Amino acid sequence: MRKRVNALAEQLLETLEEQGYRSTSPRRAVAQAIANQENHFTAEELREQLPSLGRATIFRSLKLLVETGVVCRVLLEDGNLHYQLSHKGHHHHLLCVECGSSQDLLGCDIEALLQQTSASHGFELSGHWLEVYGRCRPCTTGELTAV
Amino acid sequence: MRKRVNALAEQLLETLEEQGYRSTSPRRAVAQAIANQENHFTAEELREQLPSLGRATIFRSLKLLVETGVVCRVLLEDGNLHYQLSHKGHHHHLLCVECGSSQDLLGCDIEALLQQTSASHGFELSGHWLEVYGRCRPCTTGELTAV
DNA sequence: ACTCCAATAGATACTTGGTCTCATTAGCGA
DNA sequence: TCGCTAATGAGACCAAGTATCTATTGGAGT
Repeated sequence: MRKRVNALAEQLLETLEEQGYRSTSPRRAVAQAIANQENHFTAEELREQLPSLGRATIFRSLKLLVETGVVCRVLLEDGNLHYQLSHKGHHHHLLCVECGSSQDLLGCDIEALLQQTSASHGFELSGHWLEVYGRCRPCTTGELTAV
Repeated sequence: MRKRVNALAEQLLETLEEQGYRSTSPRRAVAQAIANQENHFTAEELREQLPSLGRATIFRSLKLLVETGVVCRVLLEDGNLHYQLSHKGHHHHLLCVECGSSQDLLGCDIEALLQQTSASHGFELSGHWLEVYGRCRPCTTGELTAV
């Protein structure tokens, strides 16, 4: 378990290094902390877990990770943006309005539909942002969510 | 033209009154300013146009209008939220990445598709947020956009 | 192993978007 | 037109993020 987490953190760092960024100790700490997150998180939450790092450093690292695609931003229903580990590549999120957890929505083929609809508005599609809200299985069946 | 704008502003106020909110002079000013916007806008832009109103008042009015559904929020590609007149009811936006204009996306029937996909993830759908980015017709054809 | 310097970090001020508090004002129903 | 309550405005506060500036450090080159 611990092994896997560290492996994930290393993966984040490697991605940065591939882009020519240095592997510094603050970045390692941020990567590790992100790898430990169970769900989406805010910069502030990260900061609480890394009190020894400067605030700006955390924001800078997050920004880098978002840019390199290993972390993505999730739009909560209330308009707040959180961060989350990303499976690189385009995907969407299913956000549970009850427990707040999120899972990735794979195999959602809305591109074609959007392409068509946009075209009918004379619009040349270049991208989209989709978040889906609802209740996850554990919440609908009344199961306890492990914390 | 001016008539139409005022009519729109009045409509906004009426909606508030229907909900039991008072028709006050600051609210009239905000409604008028919103009716005059050509595109999505920020609270700050509104404030510049209404220097005599308190900042909190503008935010409070905006919040009310969003809650009553006559104004909606648009998510820009960079994650910023702007405000925009809404045609009540659920709809999406086509945002031009070139000129920044937005148009409403009507007749986009993604509900069914989402319903299906979410269900396959054991997810009970309750809502979604979709923004579409691309280039509007004037921008693709190289027409000048009227300012 | 040592040097060097651009990249990075940390501190902190600033910015932006928004909420809270509280004393004052003004809609509007009786 | 009175009186009550909702609403306003000023300004403090808050949250998320960026900018600036000086000190530190990773790691390429030797």
